[in-house]
Amino acid sequence: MALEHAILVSLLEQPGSGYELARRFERSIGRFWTATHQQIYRVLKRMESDGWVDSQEIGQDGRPDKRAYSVTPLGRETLVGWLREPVQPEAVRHELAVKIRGAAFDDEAGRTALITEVVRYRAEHEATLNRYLTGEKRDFPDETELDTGQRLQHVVLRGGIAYERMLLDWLDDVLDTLRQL
Amino acid sequence: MALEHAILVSLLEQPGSGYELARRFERSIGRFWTATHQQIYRVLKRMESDGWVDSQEIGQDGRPDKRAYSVTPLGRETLVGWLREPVQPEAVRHELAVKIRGAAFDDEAGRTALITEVVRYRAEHEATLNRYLTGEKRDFPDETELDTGQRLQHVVLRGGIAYERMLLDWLDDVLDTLRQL
DNA sequence: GCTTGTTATGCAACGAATTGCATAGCAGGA
DNA sequence: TCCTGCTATGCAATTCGTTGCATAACAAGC
Repeated sequence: MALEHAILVSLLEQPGSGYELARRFERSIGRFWTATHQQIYRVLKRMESDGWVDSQEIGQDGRPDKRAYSVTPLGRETLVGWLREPVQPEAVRHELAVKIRGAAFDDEAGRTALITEVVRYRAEHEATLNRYLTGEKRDFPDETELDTGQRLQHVVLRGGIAYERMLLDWLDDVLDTLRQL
Repeated sequence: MALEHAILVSLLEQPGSGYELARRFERSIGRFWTATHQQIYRVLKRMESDGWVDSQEIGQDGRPDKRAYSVTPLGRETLVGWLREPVQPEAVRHELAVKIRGAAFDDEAGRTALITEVVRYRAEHEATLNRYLTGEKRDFPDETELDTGQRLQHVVLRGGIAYERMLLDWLDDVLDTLRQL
């Protein structure tokens, strides 16, 4: 898997500039694929030279021109080809889990500090969950009126919601465990 | 966060060679931090030159010598320092979510292929959950008799179990959604 | 009038990760 | 006997990701 495919999906949902894509990666798409604006600009150029996207310069008065990208038929074929490949196993990187196991080699004070940090981390994810729930109400109020794309976006969002809920429950378990040591 | 810290935790739990670490990353530690043998060898060398670990050559007849690493006091201090830093936000990379949203731009045949792939993916994660549950019974049969390190390992494993259960439920939701399109 | 923030793009440098390949001996099965 | 697979380590090349910085114009608040 590469960033290219996430960009193709995002541009098919809605064409836009590199900057707009970077915003979307911070919000929606970034829930399951993160990227900085540097990566996005670099990859967009390569994709254009490969003929997966094309662009047109849009002059704007008062601010720099922007370059609006949209997916070419070749880009769409490339995406469809990738969609039909098997899903690769994920590369998991869960820093908090490493720290929890590491806490066995720290002292009382270190474990107290970890509890404080877990509480902070939990509050962050509670806020994330609330953002998801607000977005769900706003964007998907009535399931029967959604088109295919929206139904698929909704089921992915439900995955994010389920993940955050699971995480909050687990963090409560972690806090209980740390406090009982 | 860097690979270094995961290696320090693993070597503190049990000293070993680069190869053994690579095995562990495939099994236990790899549940929340993946690494290949190449990364591990490279990082171990840097860690040794920084004085975080030391090693001794162990001659073995019939097969290549192995180099057994263990954590130095400096390495342990380094780990403790890192443990007390705030947890960084995770870089999420969830390929399947991208493919599901991408399915809006594929045809009937593509969505059928995706259903097949999700079923395969689900079976993989069901197997993972069963491995975790078997390991839990084997390694943590009686919570009251566990030491601090084991309790912490157990709560991390419970996180893995909760994640896999959440994922299976969500994949059922995904399958329902795809089949109703 | 000054600072901060937002839109919009990009270069350069560095460090990390991945992929392919190589060595080397032994064990076990077809 | 040959092939595959496992233990055990490592080089080299390439690609990917991150960080710092730079430009440029405007809007809003102090």
